[in-house]
Order: sequence, then C-alpha cells, then structure tokens
Amino acid sequence: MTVTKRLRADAERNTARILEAAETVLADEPGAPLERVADAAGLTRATVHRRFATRAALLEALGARLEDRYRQAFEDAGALTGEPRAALERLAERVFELKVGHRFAVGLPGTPGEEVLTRLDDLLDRLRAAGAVTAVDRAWCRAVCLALLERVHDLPAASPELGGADEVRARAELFTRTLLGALGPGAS
Amino acid sequence: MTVTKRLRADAERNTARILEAAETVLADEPGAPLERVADAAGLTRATVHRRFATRAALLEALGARLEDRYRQAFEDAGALTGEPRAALERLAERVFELKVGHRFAVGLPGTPGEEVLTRLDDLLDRLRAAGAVTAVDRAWCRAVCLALLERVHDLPAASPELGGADEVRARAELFTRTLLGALGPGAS
DNA sequence: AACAACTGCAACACGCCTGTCGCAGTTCTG
DNA sequence: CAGAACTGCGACAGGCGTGTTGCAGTTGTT
Repeated sequence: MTVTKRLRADAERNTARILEAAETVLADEPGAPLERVADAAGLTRATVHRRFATRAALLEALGARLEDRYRQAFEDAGALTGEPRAALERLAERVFELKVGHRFAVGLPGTPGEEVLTRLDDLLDRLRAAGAVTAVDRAWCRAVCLALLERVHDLPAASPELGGADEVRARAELFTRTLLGALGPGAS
Repeated sequence: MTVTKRLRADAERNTARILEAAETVLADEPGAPLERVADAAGLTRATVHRRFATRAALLEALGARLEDRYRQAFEDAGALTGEPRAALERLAERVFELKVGHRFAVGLPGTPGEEVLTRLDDLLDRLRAAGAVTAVDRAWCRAVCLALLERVHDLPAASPELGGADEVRARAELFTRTLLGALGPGAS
C-alpha cells in the first residue's frame, strides 16, 4: 500500500521514538498538541511533520501499530483454541503487558479494528458456549469487557485488589474474575 | 456566594435552554465549540457568553446542576437507609431517568463531587457488610460501578439484554445484577 | 406608553495549533 | 572523504475557537 521509501537508519529510529512518545503523551491527553509529542521524543515539531504529514496520519499509524499488537496478543494467548477461560486470562496478561491506555486506544480511528473485535466476540461466544457467560447481547459483552480492561489498567499497582507478586498476572486474574462475574451466571 | 442579579423572565428561560443544550451537545462531544451549543439552544454565541462569561463558567454551572441531580437521586432512592441491594437498584433507576451521559458527567470539573462519591462509597460499604460485595478496594468498587453505569447507559434500547417493558427499570436491573456479579462473591 | 432589559448581528483582537518553508549545521552512507 | 540525507531553528500563513464590543431592533416590565 504505502511504498515507504527507504529511510536512513537514524531517521527510522526517530520515527519509532515519535510513535513511542505519541502513545505515551496522547494516552492521557488525546488532544495534546504535537509539540508535546515532539518534546517527549526529543525532537522538533517540524521533524514530526516530516514523518507524518498530518496529525491524522500520525494517529492512523498509531492505530495500525496498536492493531498489530492486539492481533499479536490474540495469537500469543492462543485465544482461538482450547479452554476459553484460560485463554481469556492469558489474553488479558498479554494485553496488560502492552501497558497501553485502552481508553485512548479505543478512541483511535478504527481501533480496535474489525478483525480484533471479531476475535474478541469469538472468544466471548466460546465462553458463552462453555457456560461461563450467560449474557446474550454480543455488543453488551464486548462493552463490559472493554470497560473492565480500562478500569483494571487504570488501577494503581498498590491496590489491595492486586494480591500476587506478579503484577501483570494479578491484573489479568482480577480482570477475568470480574468479567466472568459480571457476565456469568449470577441470577439473583 | 454568587449574588445573581435578578434576570428578566425570558432571559432566565434562555439560560435554562443553554444549560439544556450544553448537556446534550457536550455529552457526546465534550470539546464542541460553544457555537454548537448556542445553535442547539436557538441562540447566538454572544448570548451564551453574556450568561456564562467563559466556557469554564458554563461547565462549572453544568457540573453544579448535575451534582444537584445526583444528590437528589440519592435522596429519592433512600440510598442511605434500609436494605442496600434494593437501594442500589432504586438509585440506578433514578440515575437512568436523568438520561445523562455519565462519561461526560464524570469528566466535568469536580463531578460527581466529593459528597456524592462519598455517599456512593457508603452504599458500597453497606453492600460489602451485607456480603453482596466481596471486593475490598473502595477505589476499585467505585470505578467498576461508574464504568458499568456508563455502559448500561450507552446500551441501545433495543438490546436483548433489556427484557421488561419498563426500559428504565430494565436498565437498573441489568446494572445491579452486573455490578454485584462483578464485585460480589464469585471466587473461582 | 415609556423605559429598561435582552437579543441578534457583525466585526474585531487574541491565542493556540497546524502545516510549510528555507537555511545552516550535523550525521549517516558508500 | 564527499555527497546525500536528516535535523534544528526560526519564521510564516492559515484556520479555528474564545471572549468582547457597539448598535439597531425586539421583548418584557411597570
């Protein structure tokens, strides 16, 4: 698609720094000026524009980047095969390792993309088939799942809710338990 | 505090329209220009500024307005007395009646205010005492509660998750069930 | 009816962010 | 080492939202 012309080595490093900085900065202030991103990357605003002509282009690139990571997370977790509950927890672990502000990520142009969302729906379907999820509306399940992802992500590491020594694992465990409690069989 | 000088009758009506419009418009686009608010209110941007000198002032007024409504909701639901689970559901009903975009409301300057949040914590504490909630971290409980409030609010009326004839009641029921499932005893 | 209050209109100044440019200096590449 | 590629710097133009103002016209108040 985009026939990216070959870049010089240092230039390529800088593009990476820009994306990295953008992810960090825009995560907690989505409307932040590009200058802040540039500063965080140790570069000039002009240079940012040389890589990404427009702000929209940067966001698009950022979106694609995240999309890839999420897709990767699904594969690493083997979320499409085997016992779905364990798959869910493994997936959560991978996602929390990304240390991405999900609230921000979802606000991105088409992120998570159709593909990732579909895989998530599939996993939730399998959980439903296994009886771990009783809620029927896919949109609802997806929304709750994403919401809890955000909240667990924002939870400070010092929270008493996070027991174990391995923080990432503890988050994943909390997430899984909470999600299944929310969508699972708890008829009152 | 603010010694609001007596306004003419129509002017007072317009202030109300402005707040109404602002709530609607800013709910799904928090950064929307004041001109859109003015249009939605059938007024001019200048007039908006005559009532609320600055954008911040408008948001503050909006925040106070919502704060009052939430406080009222707590009282109407009798959330401080009696069986906490029923109180929670009554509270949810009152809140959904407000038809406010909670994601937006929370983003407002100090909204929900300290007072409302404290009352919410109290209610959650009472649920914990009753054994309906097992999660220990107050911040976590609060976060999940608010998040689910948002998601249920955003759920389209046509969702199969909303059974009963009374939509508001159905939402409240779904919210309560989901929240207690998420925070309640579901040890795996 | 007479006065005061309020609004629309239109214009203005201001600040902020975006996007572009040329130039001088630095860093990579072959 | 020589040329190409890349960056910082500084400046500029343009767009957009905010906040203000004066004036003419309308509407409420007494």
